[in-house]
Amino acid sequence: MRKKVKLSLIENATARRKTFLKRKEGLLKKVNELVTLCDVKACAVIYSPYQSTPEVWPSREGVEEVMSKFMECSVGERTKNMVDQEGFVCQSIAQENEQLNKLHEENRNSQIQDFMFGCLEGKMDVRHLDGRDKGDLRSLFEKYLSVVTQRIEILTKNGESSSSLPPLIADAAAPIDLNQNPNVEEHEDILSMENNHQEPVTARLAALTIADADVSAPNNTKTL
Amino acid sequence: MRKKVKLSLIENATARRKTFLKRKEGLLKKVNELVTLCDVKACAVIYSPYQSTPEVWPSREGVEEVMSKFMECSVGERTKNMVDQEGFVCQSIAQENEQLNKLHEENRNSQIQDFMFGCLEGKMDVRHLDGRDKGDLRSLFEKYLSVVTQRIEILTKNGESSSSLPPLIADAAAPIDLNQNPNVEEHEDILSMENNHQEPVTARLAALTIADADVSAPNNTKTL
DNA sequence: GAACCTATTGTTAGAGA
DNA sequence: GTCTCTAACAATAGGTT
Repeated sequence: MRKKVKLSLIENATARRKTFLKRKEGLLKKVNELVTLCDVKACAVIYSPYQSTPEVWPSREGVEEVMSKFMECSVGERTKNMVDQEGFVCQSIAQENEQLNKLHEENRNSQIQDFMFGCLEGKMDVRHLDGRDKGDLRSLFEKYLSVVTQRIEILTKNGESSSSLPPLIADAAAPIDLNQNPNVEEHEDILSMENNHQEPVTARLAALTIADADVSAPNNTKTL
Repeated sequence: MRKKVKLSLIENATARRKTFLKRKEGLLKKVNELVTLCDVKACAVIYSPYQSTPEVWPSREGVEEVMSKFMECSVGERTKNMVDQEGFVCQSIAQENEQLNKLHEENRNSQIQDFMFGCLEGKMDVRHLDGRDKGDLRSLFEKYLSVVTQRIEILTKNGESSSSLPPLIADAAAPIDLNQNPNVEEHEDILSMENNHQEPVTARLAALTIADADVSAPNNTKTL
């Protein structure tokens, strides 16, 4: 039903007016809440084509009071601690890009992990991988192997107390570093695999897994 | 986990500061969205104890521009179309009271209806009712009876085409007028009944009901 | 239009690192 | 204190009347 709004001028004048009225309400409410909850002085002025005079909050006197504080500052002072629209937008974009890169990284890591488990099941064809993929896959294999080896040692020494076993698979957020364009489509094209690894990997790994049933690789692919 | 915040000063200074920072972010985002989506000029100034200089949006120049529009108006003009904090709060309270009264009314109507169906099943004791309850119950009975009579006539004339039957029960939002304090607890105390009327009321009513199975009185009690 | 409704998206309180 | 997470709550886009 409801679409995710795109942050740009609403073309339809009727819808624009409607949105304006709704959001103005919401905005004033938010200002009121901020002032009430946090004991700060704030004001808002909205100069719209829908009314001849600007709409202000919390009152004419209130606006003038807050504004006079503002006007008292020198221009240099004013510029400090100030958010301007361009800066605000740039900052927002930067934040979103950062978030996007993080997701790309997590996705790539999940994919490499999926692929690794696929290989352990003999389902994968490594020949299609490019150099970087192979490198990342190899290093993940090595990391995984060392953890598995550790677990074997621990379990061999004292069969019962499986309390302090290192986790079998690491969090996708951290391990391998990469930051190029690994999206889901590409994943499915290049690797042509299913996200379905519920079966134990090998008899050996399955045995190791009894302590914390964690070998199956979940589909961790994330989107914004 | 999360409590519904009460709109009053946050006592804990740490929490207050934290909330301030979060909500300031949110507020500036909202201002940006309003301006972008609706093509209006707006500014916000926040003068907090956390920063020596006021925080403004969209920019010093932007604020001055919008403010100059505001200052141009005569004081009389300014007062027009203006929301001040007290007015805003009063308006909010009025709206909430209106909503509350509406809910009271709906609840009372639902209760009278429940009671009526209870009576039809012979489960209720009418002696505990006060004058107003009896009056409302009587008028609802009469309304219901007239609808039932209509339905009997329609069904007697042409047994098949049950298309344009009037609805058996009216919407709780409209019918009886009353606006005093009928809440759920009182309902249960005074009337001592269950909200459970799934069984057909009488053989006759049950027969009439086949067309649209609507005789059972749902529990419509609402809260804010 | 304005007023209401509700599925959906957006904001944020509280907890944890 | 700052950053992150997420369930819970609030705002609201797009309908309907």
